[in-house]
Amino acid sequence: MIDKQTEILRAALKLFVENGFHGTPTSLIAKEAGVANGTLFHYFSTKEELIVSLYVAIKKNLSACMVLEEDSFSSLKEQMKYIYVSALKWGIDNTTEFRFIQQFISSPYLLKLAPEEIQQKNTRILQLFQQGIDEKIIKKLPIDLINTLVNSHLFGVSQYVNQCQLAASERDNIISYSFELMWEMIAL
Amino acid sequence: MIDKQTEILRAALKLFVENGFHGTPTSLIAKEAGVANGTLFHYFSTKEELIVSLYVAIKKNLSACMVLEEDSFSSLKEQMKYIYVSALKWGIDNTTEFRFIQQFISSPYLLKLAPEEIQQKNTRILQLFQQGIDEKIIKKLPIDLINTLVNSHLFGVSQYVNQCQLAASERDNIISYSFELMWEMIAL
DNA sequence: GTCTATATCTCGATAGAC
DNA sequence: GTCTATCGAGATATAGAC
Repeated sequence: MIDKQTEILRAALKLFVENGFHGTPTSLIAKEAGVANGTLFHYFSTKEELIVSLYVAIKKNLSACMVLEEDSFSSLKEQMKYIYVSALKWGIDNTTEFRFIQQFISSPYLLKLAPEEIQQKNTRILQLFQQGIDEKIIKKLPIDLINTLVNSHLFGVSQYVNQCQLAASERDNIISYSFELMWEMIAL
Repeated sequence: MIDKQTEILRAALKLFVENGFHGTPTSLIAKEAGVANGTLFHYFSTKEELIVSLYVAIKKNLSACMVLEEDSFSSLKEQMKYIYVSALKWGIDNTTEFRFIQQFISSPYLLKLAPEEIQQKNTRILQLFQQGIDEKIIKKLPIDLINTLVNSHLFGVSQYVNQCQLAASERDNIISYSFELMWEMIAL
């Protein structure tokens, strides 16, 4: 065990996804993490703080995977595909984290986050949408709508792929093809 | 008050969406419903049964809105649009129910449902997808994938419209237009 | 069927030794 | 920082009168 705090977060993630926030007492989290009950409250002053911290940590992790290399000379579509595929692969390779996010954002804990935390940090993708509209590549729609549609799309595909347990090659096919489906939806 | 059982369900829906399953004690539900604590447990033997019953009731309600009149001579696309629009309007006019469904299916309570309950009753829409594929109107993809994509799409649009608080005419525009977006995605 | 009253239990959080 | 021990609050569910 490298770090008890990390270990607590790991245990909490696993148990919350299995049993929900309600169904997971802090005592069980401590046990699963291999630490004492009191130790948990040394790192997180309340259960709620633990839940919210976990969300922030996971979201940070996801954002890190969606960074585009600067000075990229590829086309707008290729840039978007890169980000899309990164996000999708993350959702597929991190099923538990993915399910946690889903659970969290559908719960009232979402409102405990500072509004600035909720708002999309990753404005790079929003910039790309705007650029696409300006260059008449993407349909002229409200940016927020496009963003919502693309996010839902990603959610749907992740869910489908996670359910199906496909082989790696088949999986990559779907990922790639699903981008084209999404693209046909938003492209002019 | 017509029916205490209905009143309990109504109160539970409101409070669960506001405070989550965890944050809503049965005592509060009883109070909000205007009945005694014991009465709640007369109708629902456990809190969990109440939660699951509420989901089933709401799902039934939604399904009822998605029925297509028989003997419809309209085209496949028009039939699908009718169902799509009905579902979307339901999600927009019943924000609370919509949020409850979202919360429920992201929670571990989903697993408490009998598998047959989870599975899509409304196979009419699945039949339409299959028919569309056979007639080479819709892309040849796994039915489950199409279904997942359309569902996510509906979710996304509902969420967007609910957030934006649009005027009625604007709202209808988006509903109609979003169908076309979805159609471009799945149509050949 | 509906109520009041309450039993029983578990959980979140704290206190204090080490 | 980490542990053990425990308090007090509040939860679900029941018992029993009406």
